[in-house]
Amino acid sequence: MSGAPDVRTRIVMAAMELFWAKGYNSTSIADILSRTQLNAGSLYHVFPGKQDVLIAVLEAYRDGLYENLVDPAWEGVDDPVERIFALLARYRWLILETDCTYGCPIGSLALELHEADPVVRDLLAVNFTGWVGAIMKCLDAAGDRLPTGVDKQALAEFVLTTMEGGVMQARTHRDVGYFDRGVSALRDHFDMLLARAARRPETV
Amino acid sequence: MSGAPDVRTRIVMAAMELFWAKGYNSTSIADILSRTQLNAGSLYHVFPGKQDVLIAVLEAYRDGLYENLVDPAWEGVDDPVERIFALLARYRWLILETDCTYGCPIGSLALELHEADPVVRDLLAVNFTGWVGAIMKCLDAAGDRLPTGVDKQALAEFVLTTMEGGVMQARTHRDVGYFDRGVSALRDHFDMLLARAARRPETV
DNA sequence: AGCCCTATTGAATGCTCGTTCAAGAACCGG
DNA sequence: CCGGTTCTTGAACGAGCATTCAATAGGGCT
Repeated sequence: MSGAPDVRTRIVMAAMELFWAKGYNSTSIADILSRTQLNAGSLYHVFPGKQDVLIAVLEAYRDGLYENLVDPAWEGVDDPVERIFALLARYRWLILETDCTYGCPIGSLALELHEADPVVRDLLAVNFTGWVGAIMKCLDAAGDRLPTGVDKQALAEFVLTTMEGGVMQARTHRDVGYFDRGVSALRDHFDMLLARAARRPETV
Repeated sequence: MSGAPDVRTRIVMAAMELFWAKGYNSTSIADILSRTQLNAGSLYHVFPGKQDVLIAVLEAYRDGLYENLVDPAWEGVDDPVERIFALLARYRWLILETDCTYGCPIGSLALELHEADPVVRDLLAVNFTGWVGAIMKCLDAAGDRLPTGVDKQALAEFVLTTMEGGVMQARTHRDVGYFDRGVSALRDHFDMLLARAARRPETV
């Protein structure tokens, strides 16, 4: 179908991997050039500067959220609540695959870039919003299995919090257990909410 | 009582602020020197290199956990469960004080340092462990107000997860609301646990 | 005062970084 | 095959970085 990827795409793909593996500041333009087998001029012909590469990377994460992350995680899982934990299971797999060195690319960049350009910060926020939006779809689909008084937005953000906190601790301790216990606590939280809704279905 | 702080202490204090404000990689030795009004030789007389400054900073956080963070937060709060939320309230205050740019120094360093020296990683882990240990004291003091089957270690780590995730999202969106909703979800979690224990006090 | 050890000075070093740009190659419509 | 545009080359540049070190100052002891 499509031929060899163009220069821009090659740069973005290489930068995604490098920023994820080493962080933004610790990734040099030279790193990107050597991985893509390009010369400096080619990169600067496509991007005005390093920060624009970062922006393209964040846009790629935003645009590929479902294709690269959510849809594969949800494949074969129909129950909306289980979809939430299927997404978390995908992160567990990533942690194991990287010998507990995995870090969420967005979360790591969000904490690394202390004085980020507004454009960059907006893209970080948009990535979080997209992720939370995917969880929101599940919560909406769960309908009245959740108590009517529950703040679904807060709950969806809480799922992201659980993922980010679990990933952070698992990596720092080099032990998936920290991620697993976080997910388990979240599971208890959902179980209690679902039980409460089942107990008194019409109460606020 | 004590006179002017010695060179080592001045460096560590300046580095704590700078690493927190700009991150480790983005803080130069020159930054530390200009803030402390020292010369390069004085710093290298005390520390072999930049990483050793980081190690001293992490040791200072570890050793000052109660004095600088926990004890002030718990002052006037006796109920063990409320102490947990008093600690979180202190982070909320820090977020507001910094116009929603606050980042947990340990969490930020943990995500920034991708290929950290084992000594550094251990110190990051120890800082997390100390924080979780403070929460564990509360959970132990809560005694049978919590259901007997609850994994207290997991629950204490979950409190840290809530703090880190809330701080991360609040800073990215520049909005305390993200932190507040996370704490509120954790409050619901505790309320449900406490209610369950009160309902059937002797059940596992 | 003389001595020794510790502490400080600050210029110099070598390296890496992001970025530039003049020169040349490749491509394409006519 | 020409003329113009787009893309690529890779050396060069200046700034900033962590680190070094010979020279100098200070402080305590006899």
